[in-house]
Amino acid sequence: MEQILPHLDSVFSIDCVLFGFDGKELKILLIERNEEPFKDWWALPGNIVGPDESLDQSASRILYELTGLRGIFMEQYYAFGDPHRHPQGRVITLAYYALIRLGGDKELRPISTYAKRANWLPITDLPKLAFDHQKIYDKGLEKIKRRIKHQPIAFELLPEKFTLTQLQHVYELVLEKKLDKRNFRKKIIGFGVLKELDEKQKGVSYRAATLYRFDKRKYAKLFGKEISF
Amino acid sequence: MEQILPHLDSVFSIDCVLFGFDGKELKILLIERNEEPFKDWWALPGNIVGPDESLDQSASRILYELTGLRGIFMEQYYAFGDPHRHPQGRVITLAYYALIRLGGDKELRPISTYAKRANWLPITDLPKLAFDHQKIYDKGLEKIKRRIKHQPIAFELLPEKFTLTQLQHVYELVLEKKLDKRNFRKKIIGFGVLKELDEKQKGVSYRAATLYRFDKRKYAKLFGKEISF
DNA sequence: ATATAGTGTGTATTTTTTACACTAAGTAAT
DNA sequence: ATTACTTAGTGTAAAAAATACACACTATAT
Repeated sequence: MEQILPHLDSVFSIDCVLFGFDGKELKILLIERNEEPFKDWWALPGNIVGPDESLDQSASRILYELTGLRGIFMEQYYAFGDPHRHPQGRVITLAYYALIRLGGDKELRPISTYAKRANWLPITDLPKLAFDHQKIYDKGLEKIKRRIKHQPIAFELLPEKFTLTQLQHVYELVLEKKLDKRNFRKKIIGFGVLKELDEKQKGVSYRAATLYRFDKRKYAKLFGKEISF
Repeated sequence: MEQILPHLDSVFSIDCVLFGFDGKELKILLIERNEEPFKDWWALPGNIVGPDESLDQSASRILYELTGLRGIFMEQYYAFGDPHRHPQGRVITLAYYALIRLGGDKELRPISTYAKRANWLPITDLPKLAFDHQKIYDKGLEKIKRRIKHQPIAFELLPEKFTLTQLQHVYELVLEKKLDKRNFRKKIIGFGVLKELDEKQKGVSYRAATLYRFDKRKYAKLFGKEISF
């Protein structure tokens, strides 16, 4: 980082914390940088906002370029603009988080053109991050912890059909605490946004659980109203 | 707005919704624009972020230039970046809200150099706003409604010493609903962030109410924990 | 002294949250 | 077919929190 780098006069970028859930762990997608500064460091995926893109569009594009996915739930959560956060000049960045179901049908293989490689890494064991990305990540995790308590976003991390145990598992991972099974079910069913299906889980070597689907119409009614975990 | 205006290539600005409370009403500070575009329209105060300013610093500066106040509680809440939100070019703006006690000792006379005039206008009767400022304001109000429910920020709108009735009044105005006096007191005192003073309200033509002060130390402990109204 | 206007207080009821443990169902191995 | 194993699925009692509700007190103004 001692070498001479071009100076960026003033740039506006977006950085994304892509949370993925594979049924077991919460992971985020990180890229290994191929350029100075912070060459060989892991970093959050991000890019400069294009002249004709809205902010949400830009975030979606970054996600698409990296994962090939569209239509993913994303939300901006904080702008980071310390004058010295980027060694090459003034870069103000807006952070987004996304919630992604991993490993359903096809393996989600990140395609990255602008980095050495990209990997889904479990949040319990993250490497040191470039720039102020640790701070950005921390704030992102904090954000989804709050959000999941008050709005039904946990579904975004699950396949279309899921069991109540899987759903509970997501809550436990994000909130970092154990929940009581009976109370959890009482509460989540009480919200009335789940539709019980006539279908059972398959391929498990024990009693198969009932599958549920998330009911978008009821969800729309609930949205805005405060729920609480 | 049909005249030829200089084109802004790409600008990053901050706009502020300054909420003020004068003991009776919630108001916001608006400026009347003196320049195209939107000449003579009312707008939220805002400015371009300087090259060596952090975002918070920039917001504080805008507030200071307009009101002469420092040390006011401000928080960023949303970035607006529609490519066409500004007719002269790409202007991405980060919105802040601030909470200000009005009309205590001295009248708060806004000083505005870059506008025809500035005024505190009651939120119940706002004029049409320039650009997408109505949207920015709406989202700001929504934000403080949520915030006041979960974190003790209502104090920021009140003088240092205040009565419980005044505090309740703030909650009622922001949440736009009536609250029960006894239950309100039970709850707010239960949080343990208020210190009862040996002092009474003055200058009222009825039984004077006990004054309270906000206890910063206890507040610090509570902060982060979720409270709920 | 009287009228006025807001202060300050307690309890019973309902609702919500929490804590807690066993049987049922399906699979796998023998 | 029996058994062992693993997770699914269910109810109730106790505690805590939220709500609904009304009147006596006190300072001031006339």
